[in-house]
Amino acid sequence: MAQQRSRPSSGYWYAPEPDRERGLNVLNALRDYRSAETAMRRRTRESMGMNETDMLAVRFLLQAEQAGERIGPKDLGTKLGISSASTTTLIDRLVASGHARREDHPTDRRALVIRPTTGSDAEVRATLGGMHARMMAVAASLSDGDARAVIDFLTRMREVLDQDEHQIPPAGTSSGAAEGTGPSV
Amino acid sequence: MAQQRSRPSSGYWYAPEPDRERGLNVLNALRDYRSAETAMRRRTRESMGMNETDMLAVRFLLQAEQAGERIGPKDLGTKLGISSASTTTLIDRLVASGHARREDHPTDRRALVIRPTTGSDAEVRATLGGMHARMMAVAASLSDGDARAVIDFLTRMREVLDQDEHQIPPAGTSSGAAEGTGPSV
DNA sequence: CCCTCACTACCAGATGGTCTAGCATTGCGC
DNA sequence: GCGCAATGCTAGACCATCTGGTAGTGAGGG
Repeated sequence: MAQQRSRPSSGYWYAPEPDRERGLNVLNALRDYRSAETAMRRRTRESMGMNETDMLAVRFLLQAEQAGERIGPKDLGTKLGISSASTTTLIDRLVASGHARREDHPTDRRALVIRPTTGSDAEVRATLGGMHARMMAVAASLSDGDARAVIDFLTRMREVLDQDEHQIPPAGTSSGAAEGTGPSV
Repeated sequence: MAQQRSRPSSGYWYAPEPDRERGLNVLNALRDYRSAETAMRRRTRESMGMNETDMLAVRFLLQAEQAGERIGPKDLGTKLGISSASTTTLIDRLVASGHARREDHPTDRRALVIRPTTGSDAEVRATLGGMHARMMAVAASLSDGDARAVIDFLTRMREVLDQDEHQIPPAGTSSGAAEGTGPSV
């Protein structure tokens, strides 16, 4: 934390002007990044004609395939947090759209193995490979100190998000905190 | 990925190993933050018993209210990118759940004005106020230099996301790029 | 051996949020 | 005053999800 000077007794903090200004700028940048990433995901999803669940499923399948694992409908449904029934229809969609196929499990004749097609791999690589390379270039171009600052900041923000259990705020600070940079409800 | 050493003259990053390591750490931190934020949004949404669209609608209503603007179903639907029919049922839901009410437009008798209830304002404040204050504290605690580094990094990442129009990547970099830090498809 | 219980994937019916198409009311330019 | 645009709503359909139930298979105990 950094409320050095003047902490007027209130227990709650009032960031000094320069700090507050800086904080707003940082949070704005974070929010803008978040918006851009969300928009990118939507574009990608639409360009592949899929919904969010299908997208996550394909990604999971590709990751598992690359790691040499073989996963079935049950694993997929569990990972995505959907019911087994929804998993069945999800796989139907992926098979119909040519992004995956069903194979028999080698030993357990009850089970299946779901495998991504080479097409889906190429498709994802085509839509995201260049972008990821460019993100990597930006990240790698940071100086040691800047990289540490960024990582530390992101880590601390993540801790705030993880820790938060929806407590009641002081209230009465009505229009001071939530304007503009609000964490997008 | 990371076509390492032996890229002289290119003006692009020189000593790859440390840079690549740093880049991976940065992108991992970014991805972890993103995951935490997504999870937080899901928690908040579920604790309020709403879906994503309703959430965005309430946020938009509260922002507009605070800015002294009065918005109608048309504005809401446009902002959220849904049809006028969906907007009607959305407002029905918000009214039924007590988060908004319909008022007549003061001059245009065709139009309505949708206003958030004081209850929804308090609810959002209760679920997010404390968290936002803590995020602000973290952001304000950054040194001037660190804040600039963070903002610059986020801005450049956003530019990558915005600029990208899904080009075909070099391909053949097969299994290097998508591991671990992949931009979550 | 076979009986039972667990597991795996699937099917059937219901629900919720979205869509397109069309309609009633009102505003506004000519 | 008339015709066109705009606003919000209704009707009917679609799609992804859910719950509950079912057939086939695996594994272990009488």
